[in-house]
Amino acid sequence: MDTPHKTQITPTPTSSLSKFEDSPVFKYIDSLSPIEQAKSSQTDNAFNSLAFLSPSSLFPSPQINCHRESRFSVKRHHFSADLNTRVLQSSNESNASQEASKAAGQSGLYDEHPGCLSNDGSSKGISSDLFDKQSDLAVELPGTSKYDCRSPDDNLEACDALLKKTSLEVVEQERSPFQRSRDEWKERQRSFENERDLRKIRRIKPSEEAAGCGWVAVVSDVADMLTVNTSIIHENSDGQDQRTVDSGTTSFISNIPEFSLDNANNLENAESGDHQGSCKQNELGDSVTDQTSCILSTCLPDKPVVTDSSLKKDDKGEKCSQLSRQRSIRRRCLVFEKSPGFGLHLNSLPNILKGGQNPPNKSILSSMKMGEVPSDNGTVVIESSCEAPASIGGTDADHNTPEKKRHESASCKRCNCKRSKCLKLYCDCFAAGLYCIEPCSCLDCFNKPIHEKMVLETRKQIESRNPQAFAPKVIRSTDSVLDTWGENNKTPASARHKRGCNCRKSSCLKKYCECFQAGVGCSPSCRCEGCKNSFGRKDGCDESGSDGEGLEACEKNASDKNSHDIVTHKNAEEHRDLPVPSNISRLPLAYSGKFTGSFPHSIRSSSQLCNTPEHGSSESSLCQSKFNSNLQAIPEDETPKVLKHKCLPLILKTNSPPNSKRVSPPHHECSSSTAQRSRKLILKSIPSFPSFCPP
DNA sequence: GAGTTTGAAACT
DNA sequence: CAGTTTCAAACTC
Repeated sequence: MDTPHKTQITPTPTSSLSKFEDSPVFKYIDSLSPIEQAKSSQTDNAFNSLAFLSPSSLFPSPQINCHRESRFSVKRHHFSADLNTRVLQSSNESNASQEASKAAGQSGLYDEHPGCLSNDGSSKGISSDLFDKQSDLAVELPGTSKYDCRSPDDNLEACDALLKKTSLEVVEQERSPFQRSRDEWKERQRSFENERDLRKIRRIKPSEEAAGCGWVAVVSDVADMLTVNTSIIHENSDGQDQRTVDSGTTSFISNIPEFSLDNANNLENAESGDHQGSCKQNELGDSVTDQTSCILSTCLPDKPVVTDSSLKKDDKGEKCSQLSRQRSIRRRCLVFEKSPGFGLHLNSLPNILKGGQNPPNKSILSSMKMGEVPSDNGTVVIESSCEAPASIGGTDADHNTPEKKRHESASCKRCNCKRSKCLKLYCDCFAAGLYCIEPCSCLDCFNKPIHEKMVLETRKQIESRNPQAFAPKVIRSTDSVLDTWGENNKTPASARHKRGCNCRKSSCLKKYCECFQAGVGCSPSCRCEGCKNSFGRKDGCDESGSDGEGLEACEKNASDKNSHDIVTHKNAEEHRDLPVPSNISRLPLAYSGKFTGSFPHSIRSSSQLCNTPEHGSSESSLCQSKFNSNLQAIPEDETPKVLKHKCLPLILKTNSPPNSKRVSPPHHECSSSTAQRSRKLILKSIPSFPSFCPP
């Protein structure tokens, strides 16, 4: 379906190329284009650049636009044309680009793909010639690059400001970094408008863009997705809601990695490595302002984080933070739908709290994961875990970075199994559904991807004995459900250990007690003796009652022994109302788990077993601190009502283990139909508990 | 870091 | 199901 615009612009017949080439404008444009292309193909920021590309100044005239019209347009739109413009002001580069374009023309590429390869050819030829030069330019113009990485909206907005408001201040502010003249800005404005027209056309006729433009394939593959997002951009541009626009754009960008990840684990590793690294740096930059998003991001599988970081790399403003939050939530939701969280039991959460002294880091994001795990009867359990990246087959790139290794060695501890071969529930890694990884100190470990079959069999066997064996140990329920455990059990997050503890000597005041370790109170399910669990006693004695020994003892113990213990305790109290996306239940407070470091590879078999641990390990400590700070920074009142009042009936079908630890099924019933609907939705999006065995 | 304690998991 | 053993983390020194 051709549009008038298309008719006007499209063409690029070979015969007419000579005319274009003769045109000074063409030469100028042509000299610009190659660099971008080459650079884009060369850098990791390709996708990121797509998102931030400022309006191109490459389209000064309809003819030029015409010439650019192609699949390339996608890339060109997004790759900082401004940067090119500025960068290529160098006469040397102009010459080089011209030569390249000539070479391309001589090579016959134009003949093969008149419509597309005019660009492609030039880009290729030039890219090869200018690679080095481009790199140099990139190095020489960091500031420029940074500037250009802003979203198109930013640029558009700037242009609007210039043209509409004619504010000298704005002009100076915008151009100062680039020493650009006002005329250039106006030209940009015009160019961008032309570009927008092209975008419209492009959306209308994607098929024309499908010409096989070799290296552009990557971009082309996402072109469709980009189109959607582009539309968002466009629409928003009209609507002047720059922020929204940018959000959409970034969301798209963020999603690209996920697609890749879903399709290829290898990419996952690569991304977690490269992108995360940059991500970390970025995160550090605005860690304070973006805590919420960080924590949320952290709680999810991660790829998104990668993108976020990338985005942040170029945009450190507040806007970025806000967008990041939005994106985090959005992506998180998507991720959950695709790959639900996998229970951490008590194991995973710990890391979050330990190492709280480390500065907030994005790695947290990476290492944390939050999900809802339905129990047998549909009870929704939220789990939060701090997991290492690497999934099966992954290279665990995160662990390879010096920084991460340093963190791991310093504060990360994994399993230390000596005799169980890490194939029993004794092994925290195995129990958490994760593969052991290098940092583990286990001996004769079979809990590795190479022994996947054995792992799966073992798991299956264990599950046959106790279907709940790999289920989350800590159940988070609503306040209403809490009553079933005892009104006095005002434990963090109103969570409870599913099976309860069996402590006899620790009085449930030490981490020997799984309830205490998880930061939850004991419940009637517990068979503990002399329970003094400060998070809530089995007998329902109010902590603040006559006998305050529990709490005191607990805190004393914590303060005397491990400062982080007390932190855990406090966090358990303070974090019970962590705001989360509406489709994500609140975190349980089971973060005083056993792991002190990031988690090992998740045992994610073809059965989709699990979570998608993806992140770097080293950050667990950072993760913890950030997690803590984030949680603490979030007032309880800010918890969305939908979460606070979400009614999640806790009906535990218990297949008691041999010891038959009691699990008291709460008799709570949801009186709210709304709540029930909510629950259904949640369950709908959450697969059954992960299993080593395919469904 | 070695040894002890503890309670969950596994076994009988 | 109860008792015992095994196990690894938590804890102590």
